[in-house]
Amino acid sequence: MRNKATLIYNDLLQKIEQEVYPLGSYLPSENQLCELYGISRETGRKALASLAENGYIQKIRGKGSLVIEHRQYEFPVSGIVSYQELAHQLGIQTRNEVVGFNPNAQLPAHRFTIVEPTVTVAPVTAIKRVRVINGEPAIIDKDYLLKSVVPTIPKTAAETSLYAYLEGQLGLQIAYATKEITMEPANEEDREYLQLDKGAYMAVVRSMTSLADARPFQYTESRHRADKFRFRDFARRQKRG
Amino acid sequence: MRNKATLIYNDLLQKIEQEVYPLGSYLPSENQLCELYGISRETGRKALASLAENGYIQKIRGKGSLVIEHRQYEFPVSGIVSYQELAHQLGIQTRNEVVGFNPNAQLPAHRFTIVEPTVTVAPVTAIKRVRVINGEPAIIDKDYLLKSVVPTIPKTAAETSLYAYLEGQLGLQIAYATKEITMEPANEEDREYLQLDKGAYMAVVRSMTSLADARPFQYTESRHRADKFRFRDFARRQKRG
DNA sequence: CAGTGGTCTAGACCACGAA
DNA sequence: TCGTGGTCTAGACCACTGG
Repeated sequence: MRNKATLIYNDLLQKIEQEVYPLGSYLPSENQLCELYGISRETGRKALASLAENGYIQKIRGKGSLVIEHRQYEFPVSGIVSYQELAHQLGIQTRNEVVGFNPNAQLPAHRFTIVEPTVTVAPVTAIKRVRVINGEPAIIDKDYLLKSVVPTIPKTAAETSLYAYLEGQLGLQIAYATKEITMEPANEEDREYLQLDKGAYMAVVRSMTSLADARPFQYTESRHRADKFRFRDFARRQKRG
Repeated sequence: MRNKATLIYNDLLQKIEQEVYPLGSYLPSENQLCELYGISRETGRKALASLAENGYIQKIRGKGSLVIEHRQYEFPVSGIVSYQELAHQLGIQTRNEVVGFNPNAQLPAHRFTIVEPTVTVAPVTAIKRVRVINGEPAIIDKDYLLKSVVPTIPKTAAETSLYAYLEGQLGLQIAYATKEITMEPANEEDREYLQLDKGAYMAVVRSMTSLADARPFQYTESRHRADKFRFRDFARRQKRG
């Protein structure tokens, strides 16, 4: 952990989860946090702002920082948190079958450019995985990773955790992702891998992930059995202009 | 607009959308923002932090604030932005049919309590609306609003914009919402109002909305035709502990 | 009235990128 | 080396809540 605000964020979060600060109670006031942690007020406020942003507290003027019901991750959530991290957090029985691995695939380049594409196709590593939850195949993940960013990927990384390899081994800084959720009829591949009937529906999550230097490097299509899909979100209302 | 950071946020956002700062370009540096707007650096940083949080820019150390592809809202998005606000932003032909209005309904109280419920049911106003997009009925919205917070709702408010009434007329401060997206088979009501075949699927968004003082006051079930549903999101990766 | 959070400032030191 | 963003500080003034 790099900075004081993050340290305090993590400490407060842990204490919320351990119910040192239970639901409906107030965190120590900002001035108290200054003394408790030996920090300035603005630093403490950054930690509180993150907790509020993520739905753990609601700050109420004149009163304090109230602990509110935070969304617990429910499986499967798709996005910027790696599958293995989620499974570990939730203590879920999960298995990971690599059913396709092509280190020399191509993808239309426009997906990976933030302005105008200069070439038409981009070399990628293509990985296809089936996620088995509690013995039942529930998700097909198709990942395409730019070879210009990640030249080689060992198959073992695909079998364990791709993000652990990218961040831990290669030191890449994964920063943000855009994702889109739609509902689509199951295709033949879906029905085969997930053992579904004709007429079944899928929740499809398509996402593009970028590094800290804003280079998009990973395109993912994640296809979920409709009856196993649940997505939870927390949102704050923008201040009106 | 209350504070300088929000003013600057809005100004920069407008200039991004008008391509004064186009995709792939850099915003003025933090020191330049200080001079441009006559503010301190931390104030400008708060504006930039909001832009980054919402996916408009990526801050790169040693370089600057890069304008990146931001998710444009695509219809229908459900959550903390009102339907009418979205429709207006997108310039979409939309109509709103109130097909149910019960000012004396009841809902299990546990939905509205953040700790232990003390009573079993809560008086609510129940509103059922069908959203017609480009002449086609696409969404059924069922809203339940706590009467202890909003005692009376004129039917005209349901016909135009509920949020305009709550915020503009009553001065309520809507602060945050949790939502959950699932996929479910269409029920009889869905098929009737949206003219669907048997076997059709729905995207169902259930959300609980709360005020600035953390009182939950509105429960909504929003049922979307599967083929019209699209949800877009932007997420940043948490700094690892 | 005292305590809470909300905003803003001016300045300091650091880490990173480009030339 | 210089300009960029990243972090942190100490202090100020304001607005709201509650006794």
